[in-house]
Amino acid sequence: MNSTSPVRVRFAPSPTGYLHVGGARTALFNWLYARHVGGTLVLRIEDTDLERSTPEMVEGILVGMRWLGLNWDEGPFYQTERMHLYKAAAEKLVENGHAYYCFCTKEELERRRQAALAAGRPPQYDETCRKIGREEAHARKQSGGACAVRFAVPEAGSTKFQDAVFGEVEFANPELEDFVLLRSDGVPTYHLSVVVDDIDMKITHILRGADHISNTPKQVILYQAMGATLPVFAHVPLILGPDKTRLSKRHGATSVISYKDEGIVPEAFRNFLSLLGWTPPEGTPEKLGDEDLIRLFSLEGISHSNAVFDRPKLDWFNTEYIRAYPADRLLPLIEEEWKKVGLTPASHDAAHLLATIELLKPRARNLKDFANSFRAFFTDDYQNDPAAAEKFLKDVNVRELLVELGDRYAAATEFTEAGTEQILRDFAMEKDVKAGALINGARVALTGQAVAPSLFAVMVNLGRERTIARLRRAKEI
RNA sequence: GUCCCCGUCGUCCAGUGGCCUAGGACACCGCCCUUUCACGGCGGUAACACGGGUUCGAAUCCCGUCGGGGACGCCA
Repeated sequence: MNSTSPVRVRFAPSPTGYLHVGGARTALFNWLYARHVGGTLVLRIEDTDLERSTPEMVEGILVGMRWLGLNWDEGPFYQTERMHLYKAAAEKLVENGHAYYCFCTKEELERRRQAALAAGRPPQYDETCRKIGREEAHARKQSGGACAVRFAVPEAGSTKFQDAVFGEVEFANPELEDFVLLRSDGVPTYHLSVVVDDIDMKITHILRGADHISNTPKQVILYQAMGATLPVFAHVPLILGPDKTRLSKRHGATSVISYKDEGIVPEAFRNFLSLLGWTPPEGTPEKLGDEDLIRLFSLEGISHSNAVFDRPKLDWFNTEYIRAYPADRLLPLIEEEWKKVGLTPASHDAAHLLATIELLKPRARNLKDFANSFRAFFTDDYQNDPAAAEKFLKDVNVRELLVELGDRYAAATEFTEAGTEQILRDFAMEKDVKAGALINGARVALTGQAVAPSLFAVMVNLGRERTIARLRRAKEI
């Protein structure tokens, strides 16, 4: 898909934290929209918070986006490398009379804010410096007075904008305070830098979290003061934790990479995330691959209310995707899991490995299963699950019979699913025990688990040698 | 406190005045399949926040109440 559409969107994270679920969803929606309309996705790093931004966080965000498969067309651009643009814009605004120098100190401001709060007044800037005359302000600045630049918000009237998801939103101007454009150290604040950059980068659509909705009027008046045309705003409802409060570290606001670490497949995560705040047209199934998502995505489908992050549903998507993935696509992901737990597969025969994965994947819920509960399929270095042994191997008689069964297999002429089953059933008949008891016991003896694929498929997969060896060891379990 | 947004099953949504005795998905509970566990099949529990209007008719429109969320920084 080439960039034939004039649509330009951006993802503009602040590297003061990891790429968390909310940020990832915003990135995903921007990506989906850009790809849907054949537009351009710009990546911009909003690192104007010099104290809290770090290169590690930038890297973390990029890693997260790559894991999610969200590629961008331009950038990453760093705001700290574009300081001159913001400074120039601020000066121009002062010249125009849209902004003024503010000499109030941080401490003073904080004191007044507390006083206002205590008196039950809105904690807004009291506009002390707005009253200073132009000449005086310049003189004070000239003589070395540290000052910030504030925007002079119109005293009356209101500011409204059309939001692509919420419709018309209006704020009374007196509700808006004279916000800071440039700090006294010359570094721009968020409001200035986003607007300057969005104008400069010709952004046509701004899709971002609904927590920005009350910032929007300030930015709208900035656009107007700069004589630029407004982009389309589309505010996306927020993602909440299970307790319906804002997603916190406790329930998922950690880095999206933690989901990779937990064995979630990126496509499952993407599908799950896309449905948090967006719905495809009626009648479409919920399991949607990238192509479907891109084809179906629209601003109209974005919902108005906040969504709760529902982990069980993510897990469901994960099993769906693992089951649908071909084994060769799963193998590299599984190898990463093996590495994490120090598992070296006994066999390096690729065909056998793939066949084993194929056998196992219908009952995998997570990539980690291949390194944990399915461990016995890949290595002889595994532990028996005590609960499984307790359940199916408690009976000494069964354990002894399993050893004997091992001998039968050693003597057998062929080793196929049908053959192994026949031998076991004949053996059970001969010993007058239920075949089920031997089957269940053998499963534990062979896999260390109470849960596994069909026993005879397991035997064939393990091979005659291993099957016999593990059966003969049944007595010691 | 002020402003903004939102309010359908436990969760994500469908629903834009009659098709709704409200539909789907996840979760949950039964039953079937079965050597275990999944899968699959069948069935079930479960919601229009409340109160007023408007209308022949309201989940859908209006008002209020309540509830939830967000924003009020020289953070983004």
